[in-house]
Amino acid sequence: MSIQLSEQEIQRRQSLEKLRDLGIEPYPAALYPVDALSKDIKQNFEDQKKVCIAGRIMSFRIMGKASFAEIQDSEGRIQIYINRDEICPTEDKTLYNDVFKKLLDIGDFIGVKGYLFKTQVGEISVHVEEFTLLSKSLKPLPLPKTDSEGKVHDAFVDPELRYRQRYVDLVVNPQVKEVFIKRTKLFSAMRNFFNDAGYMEVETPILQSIAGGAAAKPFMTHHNALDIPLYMRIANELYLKRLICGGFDGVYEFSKNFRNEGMDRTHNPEFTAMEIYVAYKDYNWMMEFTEKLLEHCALAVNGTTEATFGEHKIDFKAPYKRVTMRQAILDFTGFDIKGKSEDELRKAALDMGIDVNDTMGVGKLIDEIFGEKCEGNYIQPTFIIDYPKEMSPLCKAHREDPSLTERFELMVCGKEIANAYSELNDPIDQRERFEEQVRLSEKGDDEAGGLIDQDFLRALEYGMPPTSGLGIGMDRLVMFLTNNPAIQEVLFFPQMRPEKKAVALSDEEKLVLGILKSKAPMELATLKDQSALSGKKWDAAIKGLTKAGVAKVVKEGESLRVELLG
RNA sequence: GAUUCGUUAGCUCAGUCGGUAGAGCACAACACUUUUAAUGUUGGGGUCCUGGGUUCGAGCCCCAGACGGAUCACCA
Repeated sequence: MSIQLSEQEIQRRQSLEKLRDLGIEPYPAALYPVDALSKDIKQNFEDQKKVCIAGRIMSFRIMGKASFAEIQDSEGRIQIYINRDEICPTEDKTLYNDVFKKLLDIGDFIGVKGYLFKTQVGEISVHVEEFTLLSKSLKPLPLPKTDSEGKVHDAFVDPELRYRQRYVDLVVNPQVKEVFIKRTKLFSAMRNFFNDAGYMEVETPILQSIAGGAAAKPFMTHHNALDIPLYMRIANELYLKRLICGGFDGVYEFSKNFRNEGMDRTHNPEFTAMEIYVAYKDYNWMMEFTEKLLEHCALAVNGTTEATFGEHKIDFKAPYKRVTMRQAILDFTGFDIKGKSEDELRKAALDMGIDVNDTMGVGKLIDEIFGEKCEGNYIQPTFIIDYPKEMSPLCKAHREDPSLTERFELMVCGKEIANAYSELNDPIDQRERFEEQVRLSEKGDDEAGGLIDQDFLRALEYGMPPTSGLGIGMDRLVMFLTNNPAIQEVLFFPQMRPEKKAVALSDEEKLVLGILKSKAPMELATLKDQSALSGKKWDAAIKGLTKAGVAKVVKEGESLRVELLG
C-alpha cells in the first residue's frame, strides 16, 4: 500500500491540501462554460473579444506582478496573460501570489475568462479577468520544449513509456494526436463512401464456436453457462456472406479480429479489418471500386492522393496497375508457374533458395515464391490478380482457367493491404475446398483450418447470389497514410507485456526466495527445513510468495514441490 | 525464437582508469508589470531495472533474469 512518491508528487499533494484550506475545491463538479478554442482564437483574432477557454497549463513564465502561461486545449495552445492587481484589486493578493504562482502546476486544468489581445511581440493572448481551477494534476508531465530554431528538446520519445502511457504521449506529442485524428478520418471517409454507395454497416459475432474465414490461430475461451469452448473472431467473412444469402445487396463491417500469433512491429494480437460484400458483382468491379475508395480515403485523410512512406513516395490516385500472379513470378524469377506440378514447383523454389518443405501444396509453394521474390517489389499500389486455386479456398474459380481463382490482392510498398474475390457460391465446390483444407491441416500445414463450418455451407446451399468481397487491413492502411513503420504507432493501446509490479518482500520471504533461487524446484519440506523459520513465519512467507506470483506450490501425488515463477 | 542495443532524478541524457552520483529542463525559495526554450541568484531531489558474483571498494567488470527497441526468422 506504500506508494513511493517523488519529491514533486509530494509537493503537488501538499498544494492540493493548501488549496482546500483556502476554500478552493481542486476537483469541482460544475460545468465550465467554454466558448472558444485556441485554434479558432488564433485563426479569427478579434482584439478585445471576450472568451472563456479551458485546458491544461503547459508552461509558466512568471515575472513578478504579471505572468504568462500557456493553456493547451484539444486543438493546441494559447498564451494567457495575468496581472496581479487586476486579479486581486484589493489588498489581499492571495489569489495571485499563492494560488496562481505557487499552488498551480504544469498539467493542471484551469478555466479562464478574459479578452483577446496581442502582446508587444505580437503573440495572440488571453488577458485573464478570472480563472478557475478545474482539475489538479498530481504527476509532473514530461515537458518537451521547442527552441527559437524550432528544435525540440527533451522530447518524450521512449516507445515503452509512450505506448504504456498513451495519455501522456497524447498530451505532450501533438504529432501523435494527429496520427489518431487521421485514423478516425480514414474510418469516417470509408464509412461515408460505402453508405453513399447504398451499402449497410452491420455487426457479426466476435465469439464464435468455429473461427473461420481465414487461416490463423484463434484465441480460445469458454462459455460457462453453455459449457462450450468459444473462439474469438479471426475474420468476419463467413458471417457477412450469410447476410448476402439473407438478401442484403451490400454489407460491410469494421471488425476487430484476434489472432494468437507472433507480435512485432507489423502485428498486434488484435487488429482492425474492414470487410465488404456486394451482391451481383465480380472481382473486376471490385478492383475499380477499391481504387476509387482508396483515392477517396487518401484525399479525405491527407488532402492529397500522394503519401510518403519511409523513403517511398506513393500515389493512391486511381487506376492502379494490374499484374497476374503468373506474370509477377515470371517477371521477377523468369519461371512460369503455369501447368507446373507440385514437385516441379518445389524444385523451382528450392533452386531459388527458398526454404520449402513437403507439407506445402501447390498453392503454398506459389505463395512462398511470390512472397520471397515478388511481393517486396510492388511499391506503388498494384493489384496482383488470379491466384492459384489451392491458396484461395473461399474464392470462385477463374472463368477462363479453372486452375486459377478470381482473386486480387492490393500491394503497397511491398505489403498487402487488401484482398478480394469473386466469392465462391457453389456449395458443393465450397464443401470440397473445405475438405481439402482439412486434409492439408492433417498433413501439417498449420495455417489451414481444421474444422468445417457446416452452417455456412447450409447457407450457401440455400443460395448466395454472385458476390464480390473485399477485405482491407485498416491498421496497415493507416500506417501508409501517416508514414508510420510500426503498427504500435497507429493503435492507441498496443498490446504490451504487463508491467512488473514491484513486490515488497518481507525478510522471511526474501530468505525463502533466496534458498529457492539457488535450488528451485525443491521439496516443500526441504525448503521449510532450510529456511529454519518457525511454523507460523514459514507459513506467512510461503503464502506471501505464492500470492505475489513469485513461487508456486505444486502437488505431485504425496509430495509437495515448490517452483520458482518468472 | 535468434542476434544486438538499451534501462542512471519527473523528462531527455552524460558518467573518464573500478574510488563520495552529474547536466539541461522540471521542482522549491527570492527578485522581476507584455515575456518567447523569459532571465538572474540560491537550494532540494537517486531502489543507477532486479538478483547473485569478483573486489578493500561496482552505475562501470562477470553470471543469471525482467522489460523495451532494432534487425532477422516465423506468421497475414
